[in-house]
Amino acid sequence: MERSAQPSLLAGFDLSSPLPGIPNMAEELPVARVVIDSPVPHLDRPFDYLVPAELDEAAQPGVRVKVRFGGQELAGLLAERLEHSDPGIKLQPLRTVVSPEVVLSAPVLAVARAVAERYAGGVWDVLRSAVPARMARVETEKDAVGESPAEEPSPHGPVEPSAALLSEYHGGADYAQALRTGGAPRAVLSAVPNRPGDWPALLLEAAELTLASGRGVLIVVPDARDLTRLCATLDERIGEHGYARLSAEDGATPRYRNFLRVARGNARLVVGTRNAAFAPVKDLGLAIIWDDADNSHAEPRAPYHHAREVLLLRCGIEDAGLLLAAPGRSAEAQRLIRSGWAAELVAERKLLRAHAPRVIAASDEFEADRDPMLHAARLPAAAWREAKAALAHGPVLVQVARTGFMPALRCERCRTPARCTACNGPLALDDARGAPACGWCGLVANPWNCVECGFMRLRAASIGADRTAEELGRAFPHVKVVAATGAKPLYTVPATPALVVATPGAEPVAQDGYAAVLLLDGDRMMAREGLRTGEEVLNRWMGAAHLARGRDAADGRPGGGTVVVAGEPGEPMRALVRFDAAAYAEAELDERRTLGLPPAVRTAMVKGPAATADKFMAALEVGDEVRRHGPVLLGEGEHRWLLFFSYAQGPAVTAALRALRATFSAAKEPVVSIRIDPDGIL
DNA sequence: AGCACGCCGACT
DNA sequence: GTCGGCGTGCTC
Repeated sequence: MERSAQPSLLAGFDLSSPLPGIPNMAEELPVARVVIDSPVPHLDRPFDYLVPAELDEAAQPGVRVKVRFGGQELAGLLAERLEHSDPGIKLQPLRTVVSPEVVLSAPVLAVARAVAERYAGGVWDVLRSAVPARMARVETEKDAVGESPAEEPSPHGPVEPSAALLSEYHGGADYAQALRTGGAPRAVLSAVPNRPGDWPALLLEAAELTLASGRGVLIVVPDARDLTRLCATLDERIGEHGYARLSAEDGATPRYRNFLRVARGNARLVVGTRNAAFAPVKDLGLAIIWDDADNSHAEPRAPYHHAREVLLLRCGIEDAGLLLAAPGRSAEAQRLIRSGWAAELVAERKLLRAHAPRVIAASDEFEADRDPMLHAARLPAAAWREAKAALAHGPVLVQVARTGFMPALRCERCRTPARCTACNGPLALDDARGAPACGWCGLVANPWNCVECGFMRLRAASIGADRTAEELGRAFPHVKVVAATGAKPLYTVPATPALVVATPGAEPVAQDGYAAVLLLDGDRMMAREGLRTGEEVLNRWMGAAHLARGRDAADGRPGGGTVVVAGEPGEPMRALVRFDAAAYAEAELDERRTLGLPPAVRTAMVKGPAATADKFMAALEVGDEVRRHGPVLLGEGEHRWLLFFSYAQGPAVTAALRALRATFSAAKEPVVSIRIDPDGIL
C-alpha cells in the first residue's frame, strides 16, 4: 500500500511484537465484515476485509469505511468485527475509516436487512434511507446540548406522566400502564378530534409514558406540515432540546447534526418523516406512526418501503411497542387488529359524537346546477349555505382534488376528452402559450376540433385549487380567500373568517379549528379507478374533517363545527357521516379477503422487457399456492406480471424473487424491476 | 467498472 | 513452446 504516504503510521508499528495472525493487522478480531455501496443485485451481501493495526481502534461496527472492491474504491459500512473469515479467500485490507462516528447500530442494520428482504431489494438501498449523508464539519461541532439532556430531575422527585388522553380509549389505560412499566404493547387507534392538544398531545403522552420507563421513543409523521405541528407541541411542553427532529426537508446539515445527536445517544425522543423510522434510538421502547394511510410514508425510491412496515419489522426486532394512530383507518391497520397482532383502542361513541363535527352529505343538489356561480365553483347549495353561516364564526376549509396545474381538457359541447391526434395523449392547457398541447408528446393542437362532434371549443375537465379559489372569491365577495397546495404550502391560518382552499394533505391547521369544512371533489377523487380509491378518499376526508371544530364547545374551544361533503352517496360518504373509518376499513378488509386482494393478501409485481420478464417468471419457483397473473403488455415492449400470495408465504416469495434477480443480474440479463405490495396498480 | 484467468491462434 | 488476443466471470 502507500505506506510511504503515512510515515507516522509506519513508525508507530512495532515490528518486534509477536503477531499470531497476519503481520501489521489488528490482533483481536482482525476481520471486518462490510456492507458495500453497490447497486448490483448479486453483490448485495457483505464482504470481509482485514483491519490494519492502525485502523483497529477506529474500525468499530457501524462506522463508514472505504474499501477496495474489484478495480475500484467503494464506500461501505462496517457491519461487524470477526475473528475469522470464510477459508480460501484472500482478504484485502480495509482502506480507510472515513469517520469514527458510529452511524449504523446493530439493530438498525438488522432492520435494514429485514426491510430489504421484505421488499426484495438491496440492503444498501435501504441503508441510504437509514443513514443520512455525512456532513464532516458537523462531527467536530461542540454539541451545544451537552451529553445528557432532559435528565434534570424535578425538584419534587420524578413527575408521574399523565395517561389522561390515552385513557379516553377503551384499553388505553392498560396500554399506558404497559408503556410505563417497560412493556411492548401494540395498538391501533383512530383519534378523537378536538381533544386538548389534539393528536400531538396524544402522541406525546404515549411518548412520555415510555420515556418514564427509561426507554427511547420514535414518532414518524407523513410530512413537514405534520412535523411542524408536532414540534410546536414538543417545543412548548418539553423544549427543543428534549427531542431530536429528523427530516430530509430540513437540509443535509441540520439533518446530520440531529442524526448525530441520536446516534451518540443524546436524544431519546426522535420525531421525523419516513426515514426517521430507521433512527438509531437507543433501547427503543415505542414506535409511533401518525396517519399510516398517508402516501408520504411510502419511499418513492427502491425498494419502495413503507414507514409502517419498517416500524412493524423494527418492533419485532427490538421488542418495542407500536402505536398506529390516525384520523382514519388504513386497511393494513385493520388487518393488524383482525389478526390479533395489535389491540384496537376505541373511543367511547358518546365522546366521539360530542367532539366530532356535524357531517352533512350534500348530494342531489339541483339548486347548484341552476346557479352558474355556484356551479363554476362546484359548490352545492348546502355547502354554500353552511360556509356562509360558518364564515361569521371563523375560517372555512375547502378541500379540492388537485392543483390548478395543467387540467385535462374536454369538448365544451359533448364532453369528450380532448386527445392528441398523434399519440392519443391527454390535451392540457399550456400555461405559457394558453394553447392546448399534448401532455405526452407536447404537440400543440391549435386549432382544435372535437373528434366526436367537431365542436371547436374546450373546457377544463378539472379545476384545481387556484381556479377554485378564484371562483369562490366571486361566490363569496368580501371574504378573504387563500389557497394552500403542494406547491404553495401553508401550515396554519388564524381564527379569523377566511376561505382556505387546499388539496388533500396540504390543509393548513386553523387556530381553534375550522368553523366549517367543505369536501367538494369526492366524485372526482372517486372517479379514479382503483382498488383502494374508496379507502383513500375516506382517509383524505377524515384528515380534513379532523381540522373542523367539534359539534359542541368544550375545553375552551368553540363548537358548531360542520363538515359538508358533496357528491354521489356511497359507502365512504356514509362512513364519514357516521365518523367511523374503522367500520369502513373492516368492511373493506372483509371484501378484500373474499376477493383475495391486498391487503388481505400480499402482492409482487415483476416488470421488464417482454422476453426477460417471461423468462424470469418461468424460472421463478414459488410453489402452486402463489397466484400468477400475466403477462400484461405495457408500452415499449414490456411485460408485467403480478403475484398474489399469503402473508405466511411472503418471506419465501420475496427471498425467491431476490435470489432469482441476483442470478439474472450475474448472468447479465436485462434488469427486471420488482415491486412488493405496490400501490395503485390494482 | 476493472482485473484475472483461460482458451485459442500466431509466431519464434 | 511461448506470447498475447480478448471473452467470461468474479470482485472479500
